[in-house]
Formats: sequence, structure tokens, C-alpha cells
Amino acid sequence: MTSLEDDKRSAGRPRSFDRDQLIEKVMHLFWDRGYRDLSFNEIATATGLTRASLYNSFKSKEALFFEALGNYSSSTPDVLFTKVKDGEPVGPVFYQVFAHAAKLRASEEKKRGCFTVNCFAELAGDDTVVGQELANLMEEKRAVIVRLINQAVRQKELPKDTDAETTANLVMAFLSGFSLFSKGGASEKTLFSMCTSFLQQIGFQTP
Amino acid sequence: MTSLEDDKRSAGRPRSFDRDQLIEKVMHLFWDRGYRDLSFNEIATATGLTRASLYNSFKSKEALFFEALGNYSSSTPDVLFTKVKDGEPVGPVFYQVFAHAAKLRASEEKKRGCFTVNCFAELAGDDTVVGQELANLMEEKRAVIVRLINQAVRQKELPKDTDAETTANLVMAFLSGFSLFSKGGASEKTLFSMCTSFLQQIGFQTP
DNA sequence: ATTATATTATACAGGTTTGTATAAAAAAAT
DNA sequence: ATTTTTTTATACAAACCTGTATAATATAAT
Repeated sequence: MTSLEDDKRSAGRPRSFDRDQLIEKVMHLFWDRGYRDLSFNEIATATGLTRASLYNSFKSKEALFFEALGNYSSSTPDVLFTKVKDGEPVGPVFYQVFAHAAKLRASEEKKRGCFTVNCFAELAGDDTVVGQELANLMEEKRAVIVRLINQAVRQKELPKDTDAETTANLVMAFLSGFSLFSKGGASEKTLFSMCTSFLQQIGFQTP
Repeated sequence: MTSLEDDKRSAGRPRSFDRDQLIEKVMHLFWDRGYRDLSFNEIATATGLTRASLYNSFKSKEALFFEALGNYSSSTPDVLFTKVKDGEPVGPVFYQVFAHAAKLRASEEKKRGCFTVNCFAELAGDDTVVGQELANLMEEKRAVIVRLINQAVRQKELPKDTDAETTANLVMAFLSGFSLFSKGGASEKTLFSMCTSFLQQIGFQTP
């Protein structure tokens, strides 16, 4: 995910900035400001680079955004979902991810919610590459959850008449709404109560 | 809510446009494009007016937005929530509102989700008048739902150990996520399944 | 018809954005 | 040390945005 083969340089003046550090900064800019409202110009100014330098390393705002999104996606609480192997209990992972998200979102000084959800909210349905890619990303996340719900049913963690698709949709909807709530400034206690209550309602045990 | 006393004119050249019609148009522009990305200039161009004319009737983009928001708020499915009297059953109203929302969101050619949710997602946490006002609006909606949940508990429609605050939060989160889902293009069937499943999970009966 | 009043047309200044183009600077390779 | 290669600095044109200011226009009131 980091830039390894990107740096197989041959000769010439070296960059004055660290690429990964730059992407991290840009991610926070998009997170704070959204996609459309943040101009290429502002990115350059805020990072202390000239537009020429930015254009040289990234061909567009879109390209920068995808890098930022990739960077975020690798550090989000729900990556745990993708690591559950068949046979392993599912409920505890849900609890872990949700509890972590509640603590994380409440601990951030600037309450910004989930970067991915924010971007999807802004760009879902847009007939652009960015909109399409965000839709794909969300569908991937949903598919992972469908798989986990089915696994939970097989493992008798959830009732066998559970509708996996609908339940997964509810999880996705919950996570989106949860993100908005945290963006609105809800306390960790509030967020945590929502998490445990929701998990119980879809049928999971909580500690 | 419509402009009545706004039109107590005395003399002078009459407007070339209908004020309410204009606000309706502007609402759709904000709905399509979001708040920040839509410029005052574009509003003027898209409505066929000059900036001078717009500035004359509305002092700012912000003012236009509030009019648009007010216009939308009066026609949204959840207005029904505010009309439930004490003693009246609550569950059927929830079902009605949710079912209507599912049908409505799926029927719109452009899938744009809920205008209010979109705006809140864009501007929640913003230290601006618009951000604050949206936060207030959402809190009002939440308060109405808290009241309804409490009423439902009193009327034995929901279990008496129901946590009204958390349940109302879950409803708000669901509605937000639901909006995002509809924006993403989910079918009416999908949306409807989510609604009935959610209502059952928080403890309501559904037809 | 004349006057008062409100709306619209037009123009301007100052700012921002994008994309490109050209020259200067810095380091690696020979 | 010279050449090659890449990054940076600077500049430009064209487009857009905002806010304001002034003149033209259209109607109600007298």
C-alpha cells in the first residue's frame, strides 16, 4: 500500500517532501473539507508545495483523493472484519470493531466522523470515477458483512431465520448513521450505547 | 411557511419571478449539488435571474438555503411524527413514515436521498450558522422521536425496559443510513425490507 | 401625467481556480 | 566535471466567483 516501486528513481533532483507524509496530510484535508470543496490549489498551499510540484507527482485532485482514501481504508476499525476466518466466532469481532469505533470517534478532537462515509454521503450517485469508486468500496464492505452474517448464522451465533442481506444492510446503515452521530459530537457513552443496543437487536450477544 | 407578509408591496416594478417557485427550484439545486459547492452565481444562472435580482430578494446564499430547507422540511415523510397525539398508537405511524420514505426515495429518478440528511452530513460540526441550524433541526427531530418512543412504552407498544434515548438515536442513525442507501440506488424492496426489519428489531409490530 | 419606489441590466474591481509553459535548481550517472 | 534527469520556481491566460455601484426599466400611487 505504501509507495515502494513508486520510488525506483534513476537520477535527477530528489523530492523535497515525503510522499507518504504528504498523502497523510492530504487525507486530513479531504476529511476536514470534503472532496469537491477542496481545490488542488489549496492542497498545494496547505502542504507548502507549489502546484507544479504536486502536478508532477500526482496527475490530478482525483489521483490524490484515491491515495488519501487508500491510506484511510487501511487504518479504519472495520479492517478487522476482513480478517475473520471461517470457524472463528463473529459476534466478538463485531463488538470489538464497534466499541473501537465508538472510542475512536469520540476521542478525536475534531469530530469528523468516518472519512469513507463522509465521502460516500457527498458523492454517492455521482456519475464520476470518484463516485463510482466509492460505491464499489461500500459494496465491498457490505459484501464482507454479508459473509460474516452468514457465517454467524452457520455458527449459531445468530438465529437461523436471519436474512443476511437485510441484516448486512442494517449494519451498513447503522455504521453510516453512527458516523454522522459522531460527527455531530455525540459522547462516547452515547455512541457505545448505540453500538451494544444495535448488536443485541440484530441478535448478537454482548459482554 | 409560504411568503405571505413578504409580499405586502407598496409600489414599484413587480418581480419577474414567483418567489415560491424560485425557492422550490433552489431547493432542488442544493439537493443536487450540496451547499458549499453551489455558488450564488450558479443559482442565479440556473434560475435565469441576474445576481442583482437575487441579491435584492435574498441577502445571501445562506438565506436562500434556509428558505430551501424550510420548504423541504414541510414536505418530508416524517412530518407525520409531529402530529401524533397522546393516546394514539405510535407503531403504525412509524410504519407509515418508513414505508412512505422507502417508496418515495426509490421512486425519484435522481436518487438523492434525504435533503436534510445530505446537508447534515456535509455540514455537521461546522462552526457556521448553517451548521448550527442543521444540528438544531436534527436535534428537534430526535426529540420528537424520543417523545414518541416514550409514548409507545407507556402504551405498551414497546417493552417497558426500552431505553428511549438510545432507541431514538438508533432510529435517527437508521434514517440517516437509510437515506445514504437510497442515494446509492437501493431498490424499493431493499429499502422496505430494511424498514420492516428495523422496526421489528426495536420492538414494534409490523403488518 | 407625474412622482415615488422597487426591480432589473450592466459594469467594475479584486479575488480564486485551473492548466500549461518555460526557466532555474539540484543531484545522479558517466 | 560534464551530461542527464527530475524537481521546483515563476509566469501567464482564461475562466469563474463575490460584492458593490450605477443606470435603465416598469409599475403603483398621487
